[in-house]
Amino acid sequence: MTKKSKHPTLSEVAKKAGVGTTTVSRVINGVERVEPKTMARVQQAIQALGYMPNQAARVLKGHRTRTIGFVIPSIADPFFSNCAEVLQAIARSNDFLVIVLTTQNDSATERDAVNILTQHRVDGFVIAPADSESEALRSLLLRLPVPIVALDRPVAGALVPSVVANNFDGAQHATRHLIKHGYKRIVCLTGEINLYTIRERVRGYCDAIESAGLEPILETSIHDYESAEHVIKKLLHSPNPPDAIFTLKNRTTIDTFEALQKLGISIPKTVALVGYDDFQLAGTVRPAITVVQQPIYELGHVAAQLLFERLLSSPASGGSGVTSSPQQVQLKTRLIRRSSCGCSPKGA
Amino acid sequence: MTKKSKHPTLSEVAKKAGVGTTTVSRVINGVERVEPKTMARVQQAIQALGYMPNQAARVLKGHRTRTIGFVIPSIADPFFSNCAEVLQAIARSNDFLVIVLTTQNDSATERDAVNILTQHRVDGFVIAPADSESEALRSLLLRLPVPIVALDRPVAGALVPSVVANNFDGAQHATRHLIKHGYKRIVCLTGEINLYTIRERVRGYCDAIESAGLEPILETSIHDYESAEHVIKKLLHSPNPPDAIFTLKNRTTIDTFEALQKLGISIPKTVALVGYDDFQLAGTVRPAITVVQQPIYELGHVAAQLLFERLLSSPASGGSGVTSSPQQVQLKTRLIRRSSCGCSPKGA
DNA sequence: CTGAAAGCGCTAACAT
DNA sequence: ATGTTAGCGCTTTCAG
Repeated sequence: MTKKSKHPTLSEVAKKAGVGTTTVSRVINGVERVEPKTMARVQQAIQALGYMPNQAARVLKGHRTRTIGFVIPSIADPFFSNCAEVLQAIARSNDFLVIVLTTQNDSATERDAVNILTQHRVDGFVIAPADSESEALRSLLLRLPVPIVALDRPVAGALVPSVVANNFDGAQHATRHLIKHGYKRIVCLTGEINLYTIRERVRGYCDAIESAGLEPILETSIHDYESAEHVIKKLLHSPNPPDAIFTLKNRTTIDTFEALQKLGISIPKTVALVGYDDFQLAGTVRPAITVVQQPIYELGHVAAQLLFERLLSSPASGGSGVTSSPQQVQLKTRLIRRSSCGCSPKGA
Repeated sequence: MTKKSKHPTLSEVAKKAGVGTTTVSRVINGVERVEPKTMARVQQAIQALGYMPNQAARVLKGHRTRTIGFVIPSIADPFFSNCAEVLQAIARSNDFLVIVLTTQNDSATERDAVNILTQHRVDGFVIAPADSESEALRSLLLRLPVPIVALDRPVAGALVPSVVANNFDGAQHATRHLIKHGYKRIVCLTGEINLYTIRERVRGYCDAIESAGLEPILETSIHDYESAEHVIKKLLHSPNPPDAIFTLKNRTTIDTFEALQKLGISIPKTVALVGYDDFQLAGTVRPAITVVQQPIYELGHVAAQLLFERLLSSPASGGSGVTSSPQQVQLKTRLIRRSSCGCSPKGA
């Protein structure tokens, strides 16, 4: 059995088939004409030896690696794993591979990831920057000789094309919806305030609140269920308790809902709840939770498209991370009205 | 600005530093002694040029690629994305990269994936086989000259080490629990019956049912919410309706729960419900859903360990997919008793 | 301590 | 139509 055997090489195939290496190369790449007879002999040799071309050698000859790097905070996060799914599918349909590296939103880890991928000579990057404002990241990316697309969060300076959702709008819209329902004390539970997306959402919230002449109430200390429960308790027992809660990310929404339920607090009667990010069962729990839904699939899709446009247009391996007019795509979000905001289950 | 510039090479660094290529190679790999002065000059040149070693060239010299392939049905599936997260973390801590390829449980796609990864000369594989019984897959894997670990589903013949959960036990245990509650007509909603995991679970269910002298009722036609609702309706309106439902996978459990809720059927009064696979909010919806919980994190972790044991023990690049005693690790599941089975929310 | 030179497996001129 | 040959960027004897 051919277990421990190393990989056979092209010249071994050539020898076995009694032809030159060029000929073998030709039948593999199917480019130029080869006599049917010779071809058959070569293919037989390939079969017999179980030959598989060594990509490394091709790459060394100046060809691209046909791999792209995907640099994200976490692959366990449904948002990013869904993006990964579509990116992978599109990459594959173009005969490219995806290498995923996670950063936990840590800038140093992120820099390392980019460098590692560069050493592997990936042909392009899709990256969700840990820190959109980072000067270090920007200059690192700008000197890469391959196309890059920022996903979910832009890179400062707008020189890198990016595909992000309109976080400001999403949050503003949700907050206005709460205001229209008549809530006056709407507290915003933020999560990691250092992230671009969260900051944008906070801006949207504050804008809506202030335009309505209300007072913004920001609470940034929630990071898990325990802290959620603690904060909710504190808030609701305060002399001037909130009548609505707006949570800025998936996990926080769920923690908050669970805390509210455990504490026996009625939604939306005692406090209304609107969350950012849709999630499984959001429409099934009671009350069903009103959320801002992000176009996750589309984000991944557009990012992949943008990348491959560049990848496929630069024939050799050139292509630059910078284009004359890097596109900044901003996708719309959608407010899914369910019951937790005070809307009636069926109807307006 | 160094935008479009190609990558500088080692010999360019050498020239700039006024030394030989060997010396540069040495300071990069930090293996042999180099005069501090020379070293400084070289490192300066490296900095100045922004040099990054070309992995392809290293690989060609006979070194490993330090990449592993991860072949799974889908990366959007929380089960696999969580596995990917831990695999990636462990790989990275060993200075390895992970390339993810998805198969949608299609054997042809899977075969292609393995071949693509082989051409890229990955140093190892973690794979969740689309078809555990496939002779083709088995022989394909057995002739690979690199270590392989099967995840979640074994490869027929037990020659490939595998890390799977004890699906039989999990399902048997859950079914017995339902039987203990006194249910007599327990229907099993299966999902993709061609998968190893599902078949094992069906076996466990049938074993428990038959041991109790009951009649197994299998329903294999559910694949989305629509079909779930349809089947539930049909079942509950039949002359001899079930008094309990056992769903064999995550998505099916959720679809079933939603259908039951929409149809206004009381759980567990009218029908009890137990699901395979825990999920977000399973403990929060009303009633909270009793489930068989899989050790997802541990599965990924053990698989990664097994792979790296082999990877790290075969110094050069050898290592075989086959060992004298390929380990077949089977991990325990846990029945999480909540309310949907008839257990009282708090207490036994 | 350092350099020259031989390849790793493949492709692409250039011959034939 | 097919073979010969020169590298791609790097590591690694083998000398100096």
